Amino acid sequence: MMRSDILDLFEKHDILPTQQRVEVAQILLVRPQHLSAEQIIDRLMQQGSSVSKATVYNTLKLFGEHGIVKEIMADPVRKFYDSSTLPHHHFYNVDTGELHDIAESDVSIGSLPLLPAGTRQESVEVLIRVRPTEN
Amino acid sequence: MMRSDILDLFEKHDILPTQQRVEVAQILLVRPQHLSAEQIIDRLMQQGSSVSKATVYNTLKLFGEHGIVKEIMADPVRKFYDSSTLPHHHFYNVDTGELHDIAESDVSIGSLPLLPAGTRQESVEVLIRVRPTEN
DNA sequence: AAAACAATTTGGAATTGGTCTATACTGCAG
DNA sequence: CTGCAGTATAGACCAATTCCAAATTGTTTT
Ligand SMILES: [Mn+2]
Ligand SMILES: [Mn+2]
Ligand SMILES: [Zn+2]
Ligand SMILES: [Zn+2]
Repeated sequence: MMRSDILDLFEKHDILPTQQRVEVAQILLVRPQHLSAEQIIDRLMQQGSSVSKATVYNTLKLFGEHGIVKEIMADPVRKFYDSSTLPHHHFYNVDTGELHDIAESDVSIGSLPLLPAGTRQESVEVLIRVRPTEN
Repeated sequence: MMRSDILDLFEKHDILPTQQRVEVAQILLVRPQHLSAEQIIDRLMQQGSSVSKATVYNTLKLFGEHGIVKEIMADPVRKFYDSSTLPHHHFYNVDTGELHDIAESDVSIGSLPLLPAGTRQESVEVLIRVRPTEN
């Protein structure tokens, strides 16, 4: 995803394309990946740009609300932000903390139980926890 | 699960049955449930017992390492400790933060993808995010 | 029993990811 | 210009969890 795509995406969602939002998007949305807020802040620093922590969090939250990124909670200590928003699943390496995608089509879920009364389903996510083979 | 069961369980796992560990176990392991560390601390307080916060966390971590309880990360801000350790799945109500069990047999997972090289599978968990129907 | 030792518990400080707040900046409409 | 809405910012704040060094408990040695 390149700059013009990002601007189009923002326009489609009525998101004002501020300098800071574009910069965050250019880091996160370039490829399918899973970054924590801090990783994004670090990369911004590295490239000399100084977007504030508060703005990064505001922006990620905004993107999340518009479904432009997906929040992933696999690690107990931090959220990851996923640039792939289509339904899919994940491997989570509990040792390294790495996340890897699993295509939705690679997991077939047969039946699903009835939802609790008064609720509607928002997502179904499969998380396969793995750890390095010891030996 | 009653007191003697807890003591047996501890013995099986070579866990020294200290006063504090037994008290924590008696709160969490009595029934299938999902409690946060703070909920456990609150209940200890209520019943007059004063186990320190540090010990509660130490104990929950110990139980987790022995597979006596399972840590669940569905809520971004806190862990939940699940007294059911057999494989099963969850509904997570994103509005209320409540977790509800889904029997393993209620979800049939067909195929699973190849694991990343050099890793072994630890668990497969399905999390169905739900929210109250608005209207 | 006293001393030594290991395991556990403890209060409180420290850490950490994230949010809040009050102020400042930006771009535009009147 | 001036006013206003929307944003950005630094830094204070917060809540969950971990860390630490000292105190307690229980168990061996002398
Ligand atoms: Mn992904
Ligand atoms: Mn459960
Ligand atoms: Zn949108
Ligand atoms: Zn064990």
